[in-house]
Parts: sequence; C-alpha cells; structure tokens
Amino acid sequence: MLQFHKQTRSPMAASRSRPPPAPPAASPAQALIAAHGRVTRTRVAVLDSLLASHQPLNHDQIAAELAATGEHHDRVTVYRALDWLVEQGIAARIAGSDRAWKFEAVRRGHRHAHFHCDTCGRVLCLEAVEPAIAVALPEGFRLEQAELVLRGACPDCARNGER
Amino acid sequence: MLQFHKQTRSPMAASRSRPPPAPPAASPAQALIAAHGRVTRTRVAVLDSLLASHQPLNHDQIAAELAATGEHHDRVTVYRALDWLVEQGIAARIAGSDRAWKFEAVRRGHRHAHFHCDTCGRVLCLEAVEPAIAVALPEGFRLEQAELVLRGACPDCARNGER
DNA sequence: GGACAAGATGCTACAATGTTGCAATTCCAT
DNA sequence: ATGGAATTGCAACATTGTAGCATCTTGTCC
Repeated sequence: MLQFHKQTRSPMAASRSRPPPAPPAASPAQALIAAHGRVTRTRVAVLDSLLASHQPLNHDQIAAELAATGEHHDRVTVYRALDWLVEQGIAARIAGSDRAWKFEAVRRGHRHAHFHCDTCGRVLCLEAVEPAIAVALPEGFRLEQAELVLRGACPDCARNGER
Repeated sequence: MLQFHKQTRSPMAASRSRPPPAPPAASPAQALIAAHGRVTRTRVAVLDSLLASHQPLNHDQIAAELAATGEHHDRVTVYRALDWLVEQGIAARIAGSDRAWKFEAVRRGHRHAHFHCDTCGRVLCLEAVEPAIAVALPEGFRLEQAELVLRGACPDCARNGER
C-alpha cells in the first residue's frame, strides 16, 4: 500500500510559474519518468495515480483521480501518457472484463495474479497468490509474459450474495 | 434473398418431421442449441463457425465466416447470438489483446491455456499446455474460473523476426 | 396442418473507448 | 535564454458494442 502522492504535485505547480532553484529529488514518479524520457505534467500525474492505487485503474478512474487534483488533463493526452508508460515498461496494460483497458504500475520482480470480479468489474491484485505456473510451451513460441487470470466474485460482492 | 441456406438446414428439416433413430443426425451445433433453447439460423451458423475453428474468433472473423456461406446475418443479431451462447455456457468469451472480445466453443473438461500473439493479434489455444495452477485464494473470494494467459510471439510471427 | 404467443431478428440510433492529424506549446540540452 | 524536437490540445474519425422497437420465426398446442 502506497498512499503518498498528494505532496508530489506542489513542487511541479510551483515550477510552472517560476522554476525553483533546486528541487532535484522529486517524487518517485518523476524519477521513474526522467529515467526514461521527458518529464511532463500529465505523465507525472498519471503515474502518481497508478502508484497510489493498490489496484489497476481504467482510463475513467484515472481521469477522476486527475480531476480531483484540480488540474485539467486532456483525454487524449492521458491516453498517450498511458501508452508511453506501458511502452517504457513503467506501467502494464491489462484487459478488464469490460472492454476498457486497465493500467497498473509495474513492480519489478513482483509477480502476482489478477482477480477479475464479474459483479463489480474491479480487478484486484492478489499479492499473496504466487501461482506455480509450470508451462511447457511448444516449439516456436516466444514467451514474453505469463499471467494467471482468475474470475469470480470479490469478497465485497460475494458477501452481498448476488451472482 | 435466402437461397443458399436451405442446404444447411435440410438435415434439420428432416429431423423435425421424423427424429432419426441412429445417430444425432442434426449438426452438433443444432443439437447443442436445441438443448438450451430455440434453434435459429444465426445461432447455428455462429456456433458452427466456433466449432469449426481451432482458435478463438472475434466478431469480425465470425462475420467473415458467415459472409462466406452466402447468407446474410445482421451484425446486431450475431452479437446477440454470441451473448446467448455465452450465457448458456456453450461458448466462452475471452478478452483479446485488442479490445474486441473473442469467442470459442466450450469443450467440457478440457482445460487449456491461451497464447496471445502481440504481433498478429491472434489467440491460440495451447491444447498441450496443462498448467499446474495451484492457487491459494484468500478468504472471501468466490472463484469461478482460472485461466492462464500467455503473451508473446506466435511461431509464425517469431519466425518472421519482428517483435 | 394452422394459429398463437414468446422469443428472435433487423433496422436505426446511440454509447463507450480509443486513435489520427496537425497546429500550438513545452521541455531540456546547449 | 534559445532552438528544435517532443508533447499537448483540439476536433474529427474509427471500432466495438447496446438500446428501442416494429416485424418476423419458432415451437407448441389444438
């Protein structure tokens, strides 16, 4: 659980009106982004959202997060920021049970399964589930990633009884 | 406008007038559908396509299959037929790497992994891959289905070298 | 075989989720 | 501080799927 992100925004806002002398050690998001390319307002804000969330977010949820900060971020720019983060390996794109992509910050060396709730549509990261995936892939395939996808009802929805 | 579908349906017509004693004369698709509800032109055609395919098909590919038979099938009706087949447990809906659903006929008791090719977008069923999925799900979750999703390059695309 | 009611179809709109093209703006290495 | 490339913002478009509703089919009962 990482719930630090609010204060990362203020140095950024200040830097727009007047470049501060030396705020080098910025947020983890800024550091990550700087290591891969240009640091921009929207990229930082989007990655902040992803890092602060303990579950994958779709574009809508991210937009809501950004709106809550009071800044305006263009819809298309957010899509492009997400594309870029995925391309850089900073974020991962996972297919939800609705037809919208969900995104999560990549934790290196941290394998976990995803649980898709059919009732509420959320995707939960099951940190504790380290699946024993023993795959014998036929000749010719080049494996890039293996993921265990679980479907069903999350605790909240299962408790409420419906199916 | 429906000249061509007659031949597909003739065994059906026969079975309606007089149920054949020996084997289930109607196509497997018709039998499956009849066991769950109304047998209609589009449902049969769609399920035939799924049964004939060795890999999951998206709506576009199914539409192409249907068009090849010379019959016309409305876009919306095909969607609804697919929804119905999934609802009845005859077909399964799986999320592709693009944002279109893919569908496959359900083979009972036949677990297999899916390989998503990032290059050509196809989803291949890996019949030989019987993943050892040992999941210890936390309390509260109700598991409905577990699926192993593999991503990378399929043999065709891997051979052609690009990434 | 024929009539009937529930269910399925085929339109046409509409909704949700991205994507493209391009001029204007921003980032950052000089 | 400045210049050029990367990024943004906007509007238009593309893809994939749904909703509403009048009409037609299917399966059943006589």
